[in-house]
Amino acid sequence: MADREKQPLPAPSNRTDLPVPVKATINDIARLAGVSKKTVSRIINESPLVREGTRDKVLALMRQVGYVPDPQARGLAFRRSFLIGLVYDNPHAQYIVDIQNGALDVLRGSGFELVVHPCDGRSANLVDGILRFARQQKLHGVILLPPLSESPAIADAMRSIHCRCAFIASIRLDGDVSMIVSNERAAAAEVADHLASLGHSEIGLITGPSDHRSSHERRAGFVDALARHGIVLAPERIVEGSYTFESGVTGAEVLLSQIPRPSAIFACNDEMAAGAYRTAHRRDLKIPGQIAIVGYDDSPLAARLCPPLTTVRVATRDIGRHAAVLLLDELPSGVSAPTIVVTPRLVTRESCRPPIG
Amino acid sequence: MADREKQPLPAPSNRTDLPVPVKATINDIARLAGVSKKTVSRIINESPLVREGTRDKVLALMRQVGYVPDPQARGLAFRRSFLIGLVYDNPHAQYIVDIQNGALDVLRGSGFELVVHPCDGRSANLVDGILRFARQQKLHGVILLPPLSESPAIADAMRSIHCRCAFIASIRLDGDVSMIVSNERAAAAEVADHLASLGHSEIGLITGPSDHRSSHERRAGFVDALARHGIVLAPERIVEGSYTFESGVTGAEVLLSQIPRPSAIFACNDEMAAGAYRTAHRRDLKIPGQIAIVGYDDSPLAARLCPPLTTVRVATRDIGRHAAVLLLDELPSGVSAPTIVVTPRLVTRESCRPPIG
DNA sequence: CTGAAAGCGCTTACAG
DNA sequence: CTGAAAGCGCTTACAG
Repeated sequence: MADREKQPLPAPSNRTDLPVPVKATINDIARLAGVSKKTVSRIINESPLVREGTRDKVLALMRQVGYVPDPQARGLAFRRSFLIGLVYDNPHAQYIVDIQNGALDVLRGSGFELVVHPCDGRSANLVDGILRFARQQKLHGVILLPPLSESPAIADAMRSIHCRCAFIASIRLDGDVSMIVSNERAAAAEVADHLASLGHSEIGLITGPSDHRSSHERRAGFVDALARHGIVLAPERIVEGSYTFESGVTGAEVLLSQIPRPSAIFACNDEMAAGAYRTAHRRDLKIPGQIAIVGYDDSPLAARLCPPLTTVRVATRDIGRHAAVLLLDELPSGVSAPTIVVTPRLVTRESCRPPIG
Repeated sequence: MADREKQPLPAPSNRTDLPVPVKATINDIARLAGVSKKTVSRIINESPLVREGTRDKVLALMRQVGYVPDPQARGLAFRRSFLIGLVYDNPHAQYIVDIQNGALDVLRGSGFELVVHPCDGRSANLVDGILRFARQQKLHGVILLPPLSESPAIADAMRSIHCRCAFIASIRLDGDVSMIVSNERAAAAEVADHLASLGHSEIGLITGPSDHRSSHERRAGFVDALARHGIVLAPERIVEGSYTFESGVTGAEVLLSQIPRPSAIFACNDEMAAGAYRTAHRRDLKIPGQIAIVGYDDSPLAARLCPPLTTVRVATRDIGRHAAVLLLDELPSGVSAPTIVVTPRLVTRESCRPPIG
């Protein structure tokens, strides 16, 4: 450095003298193959405008040398990176990790990488933060998890910078957007059917927070299906929770104090179901003997509770895979964005039995 | 495109005509400020070799225009990206997410992003996969989670490409490497002290798999501390598990069949402790009345079991923060890499009580 | 089907 | 303290 400037990103430390193998560049390949770099570029980008013989020769050379195009250089020239953003607010750890693994299942080997971006849904500069993230990294696409995926402001912001998105939600969103819809309404109906078929009619419901679409879907699916069985849920039998353990505890306290006592409770996620377990345990109510409990998510918790919790399993990893595919696939212009529907299904374990008497 | 080639990364779809605000470049700033781009570059890189007046003027302009340097262009010129890789194999979801959140706490606003890279520890090309990931993305650094962090082959590979690493492990590793050590030995000793102070002497231990260093640390810490209390663990009282729920179930089955029956079990993680709960539940043994159980991790599970599980809390998010700091901070050459020690601590809940009689 | 020139937005190496 | 030139490894826009 001629001017001995401070180096925020200095050269690698020289504690070791192991040689760093030099990476071949497009120029090396071009020279070695006796073609122009543009031709190599065409091959990298799978252009059909290359003679087959040339392509094969260059491809073989690239393999031999172990050449991989530099994503940074490509990104700079393309004005877009090879990064997919995963943007989310609240969901439980297993959900996030499942989505990541699913997305990575399809990203792996494609040259794309996954960048995680948790954020605070209540923050005033939520939208701005996501926007800056997407712009600055020139993201190839973004996977939006619920409930953030339900925010029109975020969707608008992404559209304004032409950033493609895969929205994961429990309902079809407005606008021509790629999305994966989890049919939570149908899944909740399946819970209702199960409870009704067991003979329950005094049933309590602990819902999620009212500002999540999923809460509405699960509730509506459950209540409507129950009605089809001739079971009407009295208003006091529906308690609003917040998808937290504590809200499950208190929700169950409310329900289990009622007379007649419900013989079954559907807690709209496993966290709240675990809270209901706690309350039942405290009141010395046997699960499933005296109170049947159903959760939702099939989180790791569900199978580990005593007794194991009947719940709803979401194919979260599949959802992650679908999201990545939607982002990588080019949709021909003029064709409307695809919607993939996934229906979670009931997993019967040991937390439900017919009511006594 | 003059030659109408196939476009693997085509222009953004034109379904919307919202304008994409054009991003200012270093040239715009230089022109507007009436300086050379090199001067702007110096300011970006916090070089002291800029007159204060110039710096202030340019800084103000950058803020006003909303200019942020393009990480891709910077990376290309620097021959290194602004990405931190998070590399891991097995750990439970909450651990991964906590590390991510911790790392992001310090990365946020720094211009660095976090790229997740789960991999299969048993894969034949494990090392090669990590190496290619780090090389291709020209990672600024990598955070390695246990048990991968314990692999000398991975450490060597990273060193060979001069990729800085933050190793997270339960022991000091060989070589001059940056690491965060979780003092699991001391934590396990605390568990032993607790059980001994409660009056337990017939104690069972379910360890982790023998190829994890953490298994050895937790076991040694526990056994040694017990010995200091004059309690010697018979060999049959030590069962090897694999950190899975199922291994906890079977481990507890072995232990609870012994005569005399242990009055307490230390399962070396919460998953296995939950398995022990299952076994106790099946055998109608009351926790903590007839059998005391302690876990390790303070995973979400722990507080949600009935009764809530006494366990060891690891400040995982802090560990993630430290790792990111180690990666961002420049260590002056010649100075040896720092080691940060974190000691997890016992969280007493309701799963332990003195033995009967 | 192929290539030479210019450019993506930055930094390095050199010069003053 | 400041700047002009060359370069990082690719792609685009043109030309043939």
